[in-house]
Amino acid sequence: MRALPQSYHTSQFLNKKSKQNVDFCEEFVREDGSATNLTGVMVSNLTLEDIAEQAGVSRSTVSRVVNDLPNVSEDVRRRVLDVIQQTGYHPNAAARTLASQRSWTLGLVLPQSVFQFFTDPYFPHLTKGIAQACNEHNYTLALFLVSSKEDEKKIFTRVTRKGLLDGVLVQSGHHGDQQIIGHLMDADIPQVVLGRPQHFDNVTFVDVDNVSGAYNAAVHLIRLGYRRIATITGPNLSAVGLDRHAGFTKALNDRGVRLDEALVVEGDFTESGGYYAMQRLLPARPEAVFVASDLMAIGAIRAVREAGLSIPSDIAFIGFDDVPLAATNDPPLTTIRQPVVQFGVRAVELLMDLIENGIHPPRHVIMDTQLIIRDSCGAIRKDLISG
Amino acid sequence: MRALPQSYHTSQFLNKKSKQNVDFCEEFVREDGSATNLTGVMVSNLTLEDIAEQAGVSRSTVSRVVNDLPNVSEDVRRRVLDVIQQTGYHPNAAARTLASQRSWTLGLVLPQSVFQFFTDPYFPHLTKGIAQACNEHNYTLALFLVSSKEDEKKIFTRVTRKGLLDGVLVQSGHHGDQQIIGHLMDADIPQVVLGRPQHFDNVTFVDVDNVSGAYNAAVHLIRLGYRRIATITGPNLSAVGLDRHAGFTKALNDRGVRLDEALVVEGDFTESGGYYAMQRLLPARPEAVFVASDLMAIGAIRAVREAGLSIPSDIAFIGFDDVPLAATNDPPLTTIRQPVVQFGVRAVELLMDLIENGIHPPRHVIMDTQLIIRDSCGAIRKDLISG
DNA sequence: TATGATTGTGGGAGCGCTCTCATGGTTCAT
DNA sequence: ATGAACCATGAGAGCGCTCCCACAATCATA
Repeated sequence: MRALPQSYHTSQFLNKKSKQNVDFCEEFVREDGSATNLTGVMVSNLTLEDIAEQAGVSRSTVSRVVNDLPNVSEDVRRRVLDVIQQTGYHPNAAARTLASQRSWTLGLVLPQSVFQFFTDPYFPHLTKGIAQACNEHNYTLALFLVSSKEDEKKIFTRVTRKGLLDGVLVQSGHHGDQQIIGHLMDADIPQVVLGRPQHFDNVTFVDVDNVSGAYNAAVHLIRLGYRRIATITGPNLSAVGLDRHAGFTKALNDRGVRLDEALVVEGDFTESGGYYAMQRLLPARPEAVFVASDLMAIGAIRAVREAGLSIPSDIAFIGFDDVPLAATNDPPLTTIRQPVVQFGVRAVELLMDLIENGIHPPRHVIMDTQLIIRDSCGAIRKDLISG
Repeated sequence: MRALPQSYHTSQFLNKKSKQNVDFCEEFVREDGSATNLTGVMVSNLTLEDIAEQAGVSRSTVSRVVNDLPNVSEDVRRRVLDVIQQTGYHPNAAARTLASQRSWTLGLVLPQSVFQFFTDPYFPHLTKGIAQACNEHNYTLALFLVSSKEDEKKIFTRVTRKGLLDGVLVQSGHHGDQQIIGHLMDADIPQVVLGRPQHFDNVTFVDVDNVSGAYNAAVHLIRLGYRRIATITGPNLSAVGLDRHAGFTKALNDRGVRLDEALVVEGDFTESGGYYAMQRLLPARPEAVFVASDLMAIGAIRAVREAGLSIPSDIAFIGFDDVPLAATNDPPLTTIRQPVVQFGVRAVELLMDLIENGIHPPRHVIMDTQLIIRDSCGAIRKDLISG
């Protein structure tokens, strides 16, 4: 067995710095410009000026080299670069931000209504896409997860503060959860909303075409011959929930399929939400269910199994999102794929454009979804029968 | 059906700002101090000085009010506060950071080896805990997801830059993925490592007791009477993987249970990794399997089901993490619970202490795990038999 | 050779705060 | 009455950059 470090046990706590300690730790500056400050933290206080002096040039020239600007002769550039290398100089981000009025930092705000289902694979996935896009363009990403009403206040003031963020991505959440958008407009901070916002149309947003996605899902079920088609919707307070519900309803209307009100149940985008919604749905004996998220679909399937029924032979399912779990679920889940990563990338690009080129009439970008046919809808069985 | 906004279709793209546009947008300053700059973005350029003037006091006094410092008379404080309210003044974060040498921002770095399984519910969960702790202490959280080697370089320079972060949380990743820790030490930036780092013992870290957690899991299986006990480990390149493997091995040794090498397979912490690992394990006919993560356990169970066997009667399972899915899995997963949120909170607290009180000998905090008994281990069945 | 454009370099004025120190007024024990 | 201590306030010097402008040196053009 691999040896563990000696200190491999809890609570090796040490002295908080005592008064005496502070008295003892006088400021002490070394020749190389580094210093030990009063708190005892070593700081390499190198500035542009220090580098300039050591390279025998001016501050301005060093700045040009650091920022890779033209009008610096090759040998000077090389000399400065050498000094920077040797000293391990890093330009100070705050000073740069203050002088240039650009922080190269974007904020991502997830409202309280999203906090609870942040563990839905959709969000980490989205975050990945956004983070990747930020890296590509040399932006830093600041994450604001609103976990409570108190958080919200703090976060609002932090986000609207000048000099911290160049722009903000706001996840559209529930109905009552969108003041942040207004706050940002008041503070004139560039923003892009992720998902259609409900109370603002004068703001740029990116969304997937939830209506047509749901529409296609429902049509798919109708084509497969199902007639008693149910849906577990997202929260009626959210735009996503409403749009997917709308698309579903429209498909049934367009195809002349009767929509029984008992076949519509509201979920909350959680696994257990899907489970309980399905339990309420079971007495109505649906043949097929369109569930507004994969995670809820997984919960719903659990409920069906518990009732001793099987999928898709007794009840067919189609989800929404195409999270990684959908493919490996038992049975593999037919679903509507969202271009999650592309979605994040597009949002970041729009935001960057807003930052660089200033205000323009708000843009609304809607991205397409894709029907992914797997086993849970019974398409394969039906194919065998009809083909 | 709910009416959709008129603009509800794809690609309403608008003019990139033309040359003409730029010429037209001359600088224009209003009386209230706000201005429309060349890029057309409205900026409320209010400064401390502006507020001071309007309130008839000095910059210093306004600063005291804003920062809630003592030595300001009540009526002056009120007057300043009024002006701030009316004007919607927000102090500039960059200026404050530059002057005070504190950014009130923490970084969270997830190395490349973690990027791929960032969608494992463990990480969003951890992120939530960290974000919450940051909010509580009025810190902003910057997220650095390393998605490629090129990203890594960019992120390293960004993270080690002074004036952006007061401190950094680094997720311990694979063996070859820990240079960032060294970089941060070189740059003298306070850091706390999440999980035991492999190449540094002079750094503060928080970890869960993976060894004893795995030990307890294995002991549980032994107590239930299983003897052919297999394990799907985490990557041998990671400390978590090694520690959980170590604890497992130790338990078997301590209890005199023979460990067949054919019963040890390396996984990669993904669902499909668990699936393939289990397929390799099946021919060795294990009675029970300890899987180093819940997500892998879910994959492994899928493989067992596909082979026509059932859980726990044919093969018993125990996972690690206790992600939300574990409880709702079919069958519900017996697992080792990590105090994820508490873990994040503790890490943030340690980091804050490091920032405020300066360097001290590194601390190593190890948190306890908890065995959560559900159905997949067969404990219930065994109880019926033996009880 | 005179003239202007172009390039490399340095100087200086901020960016909007914090923080130390000076100042004058008040309170209170001696 | 005297000075020590304590407040409330303001002035000023940075924090470490960027960016504009001045200037000299070089180059192309007439």
